[in-house]
Amino acid sequence: MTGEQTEKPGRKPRIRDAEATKARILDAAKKEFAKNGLGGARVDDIAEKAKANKRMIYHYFESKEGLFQTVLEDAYLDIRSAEQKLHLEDLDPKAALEKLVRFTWEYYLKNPEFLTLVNSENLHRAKHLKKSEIIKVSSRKLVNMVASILERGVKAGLFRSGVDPVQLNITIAAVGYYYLTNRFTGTIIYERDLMAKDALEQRIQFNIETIMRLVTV
Amino acid sequence: MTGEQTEKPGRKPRIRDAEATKARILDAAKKEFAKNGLGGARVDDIAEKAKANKRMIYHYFESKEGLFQTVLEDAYLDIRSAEQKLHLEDLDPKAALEKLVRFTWEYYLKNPEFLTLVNSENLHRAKHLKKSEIIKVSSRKLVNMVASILERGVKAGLFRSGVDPVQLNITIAAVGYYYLTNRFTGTIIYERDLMAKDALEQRIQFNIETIMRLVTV
DNA sequence: TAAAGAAGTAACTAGTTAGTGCGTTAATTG
DNA sequence: CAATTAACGCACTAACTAGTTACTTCTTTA
Repeated sequence: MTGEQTEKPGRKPRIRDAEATKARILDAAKKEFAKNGLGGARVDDIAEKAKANKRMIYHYFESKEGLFQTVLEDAYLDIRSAEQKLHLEDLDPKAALEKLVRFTWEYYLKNPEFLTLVNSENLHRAKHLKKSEIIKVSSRKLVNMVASILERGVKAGLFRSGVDPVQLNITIAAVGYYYLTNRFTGTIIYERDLMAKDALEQRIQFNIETIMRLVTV
Repeated sequence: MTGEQTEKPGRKPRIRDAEATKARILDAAKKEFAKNGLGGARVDDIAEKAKANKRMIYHYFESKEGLFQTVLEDAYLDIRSAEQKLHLEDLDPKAALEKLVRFTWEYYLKNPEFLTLVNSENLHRAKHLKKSEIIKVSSRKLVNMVASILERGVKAGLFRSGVDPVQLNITIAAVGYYYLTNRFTGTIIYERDLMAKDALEQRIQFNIETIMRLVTV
């Protein structure tokens, strides 16, 4: 009676979809790596959360580190792509710079996993990111965009000259990143709820002020 | 000749020394936790590096997390203590602020373990630091010091009023911390050796400029 | 439609890891 | 000097963990 094809009432039909499974694994992995770091993440937990078999992880990503690398690369590509969609070149220099500062802040706020992934990667001395050429290319675009905003600002007599676009880029990231990645220790050290709605509002205003004063003549 | 016991010439110094063993464990643990994070650190490796038996770690610190907590607390106490030794109250507002920016940068540069420990603690939502009252007290002193510098600067007509000392404190830390903790990914993203001597020199100048422009009238 | 191949699974392995039980040895004290 | 206390070490374990083997089930296509 083994050849019986009639489906049992409680049995779900097994749907096969490689892309969907891959995506579920990547999504679960992103959360797990962000929550526990590369070392603390558990492959079994990722498989369970993704509703996939652990074997599939090794089938699609070769190893735990291979999975981490893909997660990290995707995360960088996502923020770089979102930055390009801002079309800062269509705005006047001041508005463009403010929009970038605001965007960076809001992206970190809405995607806290990005911060933890980057921290984790730095703990491992960027060994995974080193292998990625596409990340370099897409980052170059961002630096060029900031350089262009600065140039236009100088020409318009709004910004002082001599500001290094790389340093500016780093600083725009820094004032948001540090506040948010260290929000837990920060809340204790400064005895203030750094994640309260008005605290966040105050911080983004402070960051805009910081960057604007930095470039203004 | 006061403390001189009846020590025989050829005799080795004390083989048993609880304080020395504790100190060796803490030192080894700091390095191991900084290098691999709390999750990635190995208790066996710490014991080996400390030239102590693993049993001693559990004897003195109860658990891996107990050891981490002590390491973290010591790290915070060290930077807070160093900050107090700057005697910023003896300097004029501008010099005091610049000295603090420079000190913060140099402390991070010389003590990169501090950055990784703080990152690790934030990955764990500050569960260890939460338990420490002494950290809050010593941090309060720093915030008060910055508040006092700001006040003196405003009175002297050098600084604008309305700058939140907590936000300023956070920003002073941010511009150094982000650059250094993300030096590995940063070197790839910005295609520039961020740790080259002239790059470091350029960054500290940029940071001073950023903070000074932020508070100046 | 049959065969190939891709998607998916359960159970396993070999190595690792935090934490301990219990005995030994050095220093202190009555 | 004996008794006590504290420092120290060996060897173990129970649980965990990345990665694999060997298999079944579904989908595509010649």
